[in-house]
Amino acid sequence: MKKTFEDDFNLSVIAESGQCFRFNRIEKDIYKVVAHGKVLIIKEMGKNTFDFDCTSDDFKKIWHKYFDLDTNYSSIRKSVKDNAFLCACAEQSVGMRILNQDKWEMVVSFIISQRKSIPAIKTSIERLCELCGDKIDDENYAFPTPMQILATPINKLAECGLGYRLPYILEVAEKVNSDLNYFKTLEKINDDEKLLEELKKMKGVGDKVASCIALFGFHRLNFFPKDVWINRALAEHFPKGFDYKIYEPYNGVIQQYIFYAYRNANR
DNA sequence: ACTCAGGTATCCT
DNA sequence: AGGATACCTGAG
Repeated sequence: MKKTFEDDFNLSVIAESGQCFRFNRIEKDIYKVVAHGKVLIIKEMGKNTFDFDCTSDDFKKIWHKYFDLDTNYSSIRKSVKDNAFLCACAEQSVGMRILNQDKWEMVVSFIISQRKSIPAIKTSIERLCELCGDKIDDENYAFPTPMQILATPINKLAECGLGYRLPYILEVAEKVNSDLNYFKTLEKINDDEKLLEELKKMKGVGDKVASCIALFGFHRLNFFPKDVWINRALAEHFPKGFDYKIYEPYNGVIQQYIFYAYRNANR
Protein backbone atom coordinates (compact mmCIF):
# COMPACT_ATOMS: atom_id res chain seq x y z
CA MET A 1 0.00 0.00 0.00
CA LYS A 2 1.16 3.46 -0.93
CA LYS A 3 1.85 6.09 1.72
CA THR A 4 2.93 9.68 1.49
CA PHE A 5 4.38 11.45 4.51
CA GLU A 6 4.58 15.13 5.29
CA ASP A 7 6.93 14.46 8.18
CA ASP A 8 10.58 13.30 8.20
CA PHE A 9 10.85 9.76 6.84
CA ASN A 10 14.02 8.44 5.22
CA LEU A 11 14.69 4.71 4.94
CA SER A 12 18.43 5.01 4.53
CA VAL A 13 18.83 7.35 7.50
CA ILE A 14 16.74 5.07 9.73
CA ALA A 15 18.49 1.89 8.57
CA GLU A 16 21.96 3.42 9.09
CA SER A 17 21.17 5.01 12.42
CA GLY A 18 22.31 2.03 14.46
CA GLN A 19 19.04 1.71 16.37
CA CYS A 20 17.98 -1.39 14.44
CA PHE A 21 19.90 -4.43 13.23
CA ARG A 22 17.31 -6.15 11.03
CA PHE A 23 16.46 -3.18 8.81
CA ASN A 24 18.52 -3.38 5.64
CA ARG A 25 18.75 -2.12 2.10
CA ILE A 26 18.26 -5.01 -0.33
CA GLU A 27 18.31 -2.99 -3.56
CA LYS A 28 18.38 0.64 -4.54
CA ASP A 29 15.37 2.31 -2.87
CA ILE A 30 14.15 -1.01 -1.47
CA TYR A 31 14.48 -1.95 2.19
CA LYS A 32 13.53 -4.99 4.23
CA VAL A 33 12.54 -4.92 7.88
CA VAL A 34 12.02 -7.96 10.06
CA ALA A 35 10.25 -6.96 13.27
CA HIS A 36 7.40 -8.03 15.55
CA GLY A 37 7.29 -11.43 13.85
CA LYS A 38 6.71 -9.96 10.38
CA VAL A 39 8.69 -9.18 7.25
CA LEU A 40 8.08 -5.83 5.58
CA ILE A 41 9.44 -4.74 2.22
CA ILE A 42 9.37 -0.98 1.65
CA LYS A 43 10.03 0.67 -1.70
CA GLU A 44 10.74 4.34 -2.04
CA MET A 45 8.61 5.53 -4.98
CA GLY A 46 9.51 9.19 -4.97
CA LYS A 47 9.78 12.17 -2.72
CA ASN A 48 8.28 11.05 0.59
CA THR A 49 6.14 8.42 -1.13
CA PHE A 50 6.60 4.79 -0.20
CA ASP A 51 5.07 1.45 -1.06
CA PHE A 52 4.65 -0.77 1.98
CA ASP A 53 4.19 -4.43 1.11
CA CYS A 54 1.62 -5.23 3.78
CA THR A 55 -2.10 -5.22 4.45
CA SER A 56 -3.72 -2.03 5.68
CA ASP A 57 -4.60 -3.97 8.80
CA ASP A 58 -0.93 -4.76 9.55
CA PHE A 59 0.01 -1.19 8.76
CA LYS A 60 -2.47 0.12 11.33
CA LYS A 61 -1.71 -2.52 13.95
CA ILE A 62 2.05 -2.86 13.65
CA TRP A 63 3.89 -0.49 11.36
CA HIS A 64 2.17 2.78 12.24
CA LYS A 65 3.42 2.42 15.81
CA TYR A 66 6.75 0.87 14.73
CA PHE A 67 7.57 3.99 12.71
CA ASP A 68 6.15 6.24 15.42
CA LEU A 69 3.96 8.05 12.92
CA ASP A 70 2.14 10.08 15.59
CA THR A 71 5.28 11.98 16.54
CA ASN A 72 6.34 15.02 14.53
CA TYR A 73 10.07 14.59 13.94
CA SER A 74 10.57 17.55 11.66
CA SER A 75 9.53 19.89 14.47
CA ILE A 76 12.06 18.26 16.80
CA ARG A 77 14.72 18.55 14.10
CA LYS A 78 13.89 22.19 13.43
CA SER A 79 14.16 22.99 17.12
CA VAL A 80 17.93 22.52 16.82
CA LYS A 81 19.44 25.97 16.39
CA ASP A 82 21.80 26.95 19.21
CA ASN A 83 24.93 25.16 18.03
CA ALA A 84 26.57 24.89 14.59
CA PHE A 85 27.69 21.28 15.04
CA LEU A 86 24.24 20.14 16.16
CA CYS A 87 22.61 22.05 13.30
CA ALA A 88 24.86 20.24 10.81
CA CYS A 89 24.05 16.87 12.41
CA ALA A 90 20.30 17.57 12.28
CA GLU A 91 20.52 18.73 8.67
CA GLN A 92 22.23 15.49 7.63
CA SER A 93 19.69 13.42 9.56
CA VAL A 94 16.54 14.59 7.80
CA GLY A 95 14.20 11.60 7.86
CA MET A 96 15.35 10.19 11.19
CA ARG A 97 12.71 8.57 13.35
CA ILE A 98 12.99 6.60 16.59
CA LEU A 99 11.39 3.21 16.00
CA ASN A 100 9.17 1.34 18.46
CA GLN A 101 10.97 -1.97 18.62
CA ASP A 102 10.35 -5.14 20.60
CA LYS A 103 11.67 -4.83 24.15
CA TRP A 104 13.02 -8.37 24.46
CA GLU A 105 14.72 -8.09 21.07
CA MET A 106 16.34 -4.83 22.19
CA VAL A 107 17.64 -6.42 25.39
CA VAL A 108 19.32 -9.29 23.56
CA SER A 109 20.45 -7.25 20.56
CA PHE A 110 22.19 -4.61 22.65
CA ILE A 111 23.76 -7.17 24.97
CA ILE A 112 25.20 -8.72 21.80
CA SER A 113 26.29 -5.29 20.56
CA GLN A 114 28.97 -4.74 23.19
CA ARG A 115 32.51 -4.78 21.74
CA LYS A 116 31.22 -5.79 18.31
CA SER A 117 31.11 -3.98 14.99
CA ILE A 118 27.66 -3.36 13.52
CA PRO A 119 28.12 -5.97 10.72
CA ALA A 120 29.22 -8.51 13.35
CA ILE A 121 26.18 -7.70 15.50
CA LYS A 122 23.88 -8.25 12.52
CA THR A 123 25.54 -11.58 11.70
CA SER A 124 25.12 -12.85 15.26
CA ILE A 125 21.49 -11.78 15.46
CA GLU A 126 20.58 -13.37 12.11
CA ARG A 127 22.25 -16.65 13.11
CA LEU A 128 20.34 -16.63 16.39
CA CYS A 129 17.03 -16.02 14.62
CA GLU A 130 17.67 -18.78 12.07
CA LEU A 131 18.70 -21.15 14.82
CA CYS A 132 15.70 -20.84 17.10
CA GLY A 133 13.21 -18.22 15.89
CA ASP A 134 9.88 -19.01 14.22
CA LYS A 135 10.11 -19.39 10.46
CA ILE A 136 8.20 -16.56 8.77
CA ASP A 137 8.85 -17.45 5.13
CA ASP A 138 11.50 -19.14 2.98
CA GLU A 139 14.32 -16.91 4.10
CA ASN A 140 13.15 -15.00 7.17
CA TYR A 141 12.94 -15.89 10.83
CA ALA A 142 11.36 -14.08 13.75
CA PHE A 143 13.41 -13.06 16.74
CA PRO A 144 13.36 -15.99 19.21
CA THR A 145 11.41 -15.79 22.46
CA PRO A 146 13.19 -16.33 25.80
CA MET A 147 11.72 -19.83 25.91
CA GLN A 148 12.93 -20.65 22.41
CA ILE A 149 16.46 -19.61 23.35
CA LEU A 150 16.35 -21.61 26.59
CA ALA A 151 15.14 -24.69 24.68
CA THR A 152 18.17 -24.55 22.34
CA PRO A 153 21.37 -26.52 23.13
CA ILE A 154 24.17 -24.29 24.44
CA ASN A 155 26.66 -25.57 21.88
CA LYS A 156 24.30 -24.51 19.09
CA LEU A 157 23.81 -21.06 20.60
CA ALA A 158 27.58 -20.69 20.89
CA GLU A 159 27.81 -21.11 17.11
CA CYS A 160 26.04 -17.75 16.75
CA GLY A 161 29.29 -16.03 17.71
CA LEU A 162 27.91 -14.66 20.95
CA GLY A 163 31.17 -15.26 22.82
CA TYR A 164 31.26 -14.18 26.45
CA ARG A 165 27.79 -12.62 26.06
CA LEU A 166 26.07 -16.04 25.86
CA PRO A 167 25.86 -16.54 29.64
CA TYR A 168 24.42 -13.01 29.95
CA ILE A 169 21.73 -13.83 27.39
CA LEU A 170 20.86 -17.12 29.09
CA GLU A 171 20.58 -15.48 32.48
CA VAL A 172 18.37 -12.70 31.10
CA ALA A 173 16.22 -15.24 29.21
CA GLU A 174 15.66 -17.12 32.50
CA LYS A 175 14.75 -13.91 34.25
CA VAL A 176 12.24 -12.77 31.62
CA ASN A 177 10.84 -16.26 31.13
CA SER A 178 10.18 -16.67 34.85
CA ASP A 179 8.24 -13.39 35.05
CA LEU A 180 5.72 -13.03 32.27
CA ASN A 181 4.92 -9.48 33.38
CA TYR A 182 8.56 -8.41 33.48
CA PHE A 183 8.34 -5.79 30.73
CA LYS A 184 4.83 -4.67 31.70
CA THR A 185 6.12 -3.91 35.17
CA LEU A 186 9.13 -1.99 33.84
CA GLU A 187 6.91 -0.04 31.46
CA LYS A 188 5.02 1.44 34.38
CA ILE A 189 8.14 3.01 35.89
CA ASN A 190 7.79 6.68 35.01
CA ASP A 191 11.09 7.94 36.36
CA ASP A 192 13.90 7.55 33.82
CA GLU A 193 16.62 7.07 36.44
CA LYS A 194 14.60 4.36 38.15
CA LEU A 195 13.97 2.56 34.85
CA LEU A 196 17.69 2.66 34.04
CA GLU A 197 18.49 1.22 37.44
CA GLU A 198 15.99 -1.63 36.94
CA LEU A 199 17.25 -2.44 33.43
CA LYS A 200 20.81 -2.61 34.76
CA LYS A 201 19.80 -5.43 37.09
CA MET A 202 20.01 -7.68 34.02
CA LYS A 203 23.43 -9.28 33.68
CA GLY A 204 25.36 -7.80 30.77
CA VAL A 205 23.33 -4.59 30.80
CA GLY A 206 25.29 -1.50 31.82
CA ASP A 207 24.61 2.22 31.30
CA LYS A 208 24.92 2.26 27.54
CA VAL A 209 22.94 -0.89 26.78
CA ALA A 210 20.24 0.06 29.29
CA SER A 211 19.89 3.48 27.65
CA CYS A 212 19.50 1.86 24.24
CA ILE A 213 16.83 -0.53 25.54
CA ALA A 214 14.98 2.40 27.12
CA LEU A 215 15.21 4.57 24.01
CA PHE A 216 14.55 2.00 21.29
CA GLY A 217 12.41 -0.54 23.20
CA PHE A 218 10.52 1.59 25.71
CA HIS A 219 10.44 4.64 23.46
CA ARG A 220 11.73 6.91 26.22
CA LEU A 221 12.88 9.68 23.92
CA ASN A 222 14.96 11.53 26.50
CA PHE A 223 17.57 8.78 26.96
CA PHE A 224 20.98 9.64 25.50
CA PRO A 225 23.07 6.47 25.02
CA LYS A 226 26.80 7.17 25.02
CA ASP A 227 28.85 4.91 22.77
CA VAL A 228 32.34 5.45 21.45
CA TRP A 229 31.09 7.64 18.59
CA ILE A 230 28.99 9.87 20.82
CA ASN A 231 31.84 10.16 23.30
CA ARG A 232 34.24 11.20 20.53
CA ALA A 233 31.74 13.72 19.16
CA LEU A 234 31.09 15.18 22.61
CA ALA A 235 34.80 15.38 23.46
CA GLU A 236 35.47 17.15 20.17
CA HIS A 237 32.51 19.53 20.05
CA PHE A 238 31.44 19.95 23.67
CA PRO A 239 34.68 19.96 25.69
CA LYS A 240 32.96 21.91 28.45
CA GLY A 241 30.12 19.40 28.62
CA PHE A 242 26.80 18.87 26.86
CA ASP A 243 23.75 20.69 28.21
CA TYR A 244 20.97 18.09 28.39
CA LYS A 245 18.39 20.67 29.44
CA ILE A 246 18.09 22.40 26.06
CA TYR A 247 16.47 19.53 24.16
CA GLU A 248 14.43 17.91 26.90
CA PRO A 249 12.45 15.69 26.52
CA TYR A 250 14.02 14.75 23.16
CA ASN A 251 17.69 14.19 24.00
CA GLY A 252 17.46 10.72 22.46
CA VAL A 253 16.53 12.14 19.08
CA ILE A 254 19.44 14.59 19.25
CA GLN A 255 21.71 11.68 20.16
CA GLN A 256 20.58 9.86 17.02
CA TYR A 257 21.37 12.92 14.88
CA ILE A 258 24.87 13.13 16.36
CA PHE A 259 25.50 9.39 16.05
CA TYR A 260 24.34 9.21 12.44
CA ALA A 261 26.08 12.33 11.19
CA TYR A 262 29.33 12.03 13.15
CA ARG A 263 29.81 8.33 12.40
CA ASN A 264 29.11 8.87 8.70
CA ALA A 265 31.66 11.68 8.57
CA ASN A 266 34.41 9.88 10.51
CA ARG A 267 34.34 6.15 9.81
C1' DA B 1 48.62 -11.76 11.46
C1' DC B 2 46.68 -8.02 13.87
C1' DT B 3 43.65 -4.47 15.54
C1' DC B 4 39.47 -2.93 17.07
C1' DA B 5 34.61 -3.10 17.56
C1' DG B 6 27.83 1.21 19.52
C1' DG B 7 30.78 -2.12 26.91
C1' DT B 8 30.39 -4.59 31.18
C1' DA B 9 31.71 -7.38 35.22
C1' DT B 10 35.03 -7.81 38.36
C1' DC B 11 38.75 -6.69 40.97
C1' DC B 12 41.37 -3.52 42.88
C1' DT B 13 42.55 1.14 45.66
C1' DA C 1 33.17 5.98 44.24
C1' DG C 2 36.33 5.69 40.62
C1' DG C 3 40.10 3.48 37.79
C1' DA C 4 42.33 -0.59 35.55
C1' DT C 5 41.78 -4.94 33.23
C1' DA C 6 40.05 -9.16 30.99
C1' DC C 7 36.87 -10.67 27.78
C1' DC C 8 34.73 -14.17 22.79
C1' DT C 9 34.81 -13.49 18.09
C1' DG C 10 34.34 -11.49 13.48
C1' DA C 11 35.15 -7.83 10.06
C1' DG C 12 38.48 -4.94 7.70
